[in-house]
Amino acid sequence: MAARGPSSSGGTGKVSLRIGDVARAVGTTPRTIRYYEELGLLPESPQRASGRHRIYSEQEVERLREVMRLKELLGVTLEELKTLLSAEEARAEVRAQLRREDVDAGRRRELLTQALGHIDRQLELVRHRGAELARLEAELSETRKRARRKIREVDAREAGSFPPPGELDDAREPAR
Amino acid sequence: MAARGPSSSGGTGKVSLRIGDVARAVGTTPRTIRYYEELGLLPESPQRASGRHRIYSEQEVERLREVMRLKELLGVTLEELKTLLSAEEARAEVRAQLRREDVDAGRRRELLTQALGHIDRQLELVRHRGAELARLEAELSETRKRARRKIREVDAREAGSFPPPGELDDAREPAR
DNA sequence: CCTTATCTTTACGTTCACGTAAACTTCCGT
DNA sequence: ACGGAAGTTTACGTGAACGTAAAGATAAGG
Repeated sequence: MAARGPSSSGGTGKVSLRIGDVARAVGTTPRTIRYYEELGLLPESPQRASGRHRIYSEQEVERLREVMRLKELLGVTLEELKTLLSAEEARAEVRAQLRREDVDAGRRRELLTQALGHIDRQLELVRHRGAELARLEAELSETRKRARRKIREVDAREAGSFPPPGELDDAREPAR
Repeated sequence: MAARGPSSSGGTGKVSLRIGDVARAVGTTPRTIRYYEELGLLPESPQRASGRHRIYSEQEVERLREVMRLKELLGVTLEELKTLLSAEEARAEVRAQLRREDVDAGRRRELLTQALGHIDRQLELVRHRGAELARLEAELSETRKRARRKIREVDAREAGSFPPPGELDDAREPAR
């Protein structure tokens, strides 16, 4: 038997994860990861010849987590998500270029400004949805209050005739 | 030519809408409406014989709007949505039974309590998503601030050599 | 009554986001 | 060196949520 936890190469830190490890880590399947890569949501390492195993770093795990989170929260298609995430790529490029000091300020400013635009688009989307959700929450709370009032009314009305119904008193507010 | 706006029967108020009118009103298609009815998300009028046109009241338009809103905001499947919406049905039944005074208080309380439970489930879901969205928004704002700071840094650095780049200064915060 | 836009049912088609199976490979522990 | 778990590509399958087409029926305006 050859049990094979996330294979370590040397000291702590670099762990060289394989697709199954990553899938388990973020709660999905290898198929999904390959699919996302195919769509361009995840970068394909260029130094991987066809047939060889994919290997991932903790960074890429984070990226995948972010992708899934955005998909879940924004409810957009993977294609839309891809264009939305071009911001991350821009920022990645910015970081890469910032490391090498040889890029002129004009170019740098351009990249940064572009990234800012993408961020703003995301922000707008998120805020819009947030606002709508807030409205929904407010409405639901209102409805809830009315329901509770009605229940109390019934209880009060019956309090005269015979002791109040001893049903489970599960009328606490759901934890905020 | 026989143009036919939402056909009115008599005085203002009752307008007897047809499926196409409803679809246009809420921004969807007749097919979708029939589909939702098939799934049980919308009630099928029992007094409609096969083949006759479906007619809708303003109330049902509202219901449909609500369904679409929840689907959009909560990102759940139509089947999940259906179970979630049993709350509305329960509340509808409550209202119906409240009109006829002949239901005993015990039954009434039971219905109300049940409805309350459903509302709480919805609330919890909405709040959870709201919280996650808020977190996302906070993170994005933070990222945005950092990006802006970097841009200002570049601009400041260049301010000495020659006049700052006159690119479109589109760096205003996206409207709250 | 007739016309015609709109609707009805039935049924097959489509897109998205993966699932699943098959036939090999790769890689790691021993 | 090797055995086997996990990976690879390729390709077909699937469920959800509708789209679309066909063949006819309905419901007002004129």
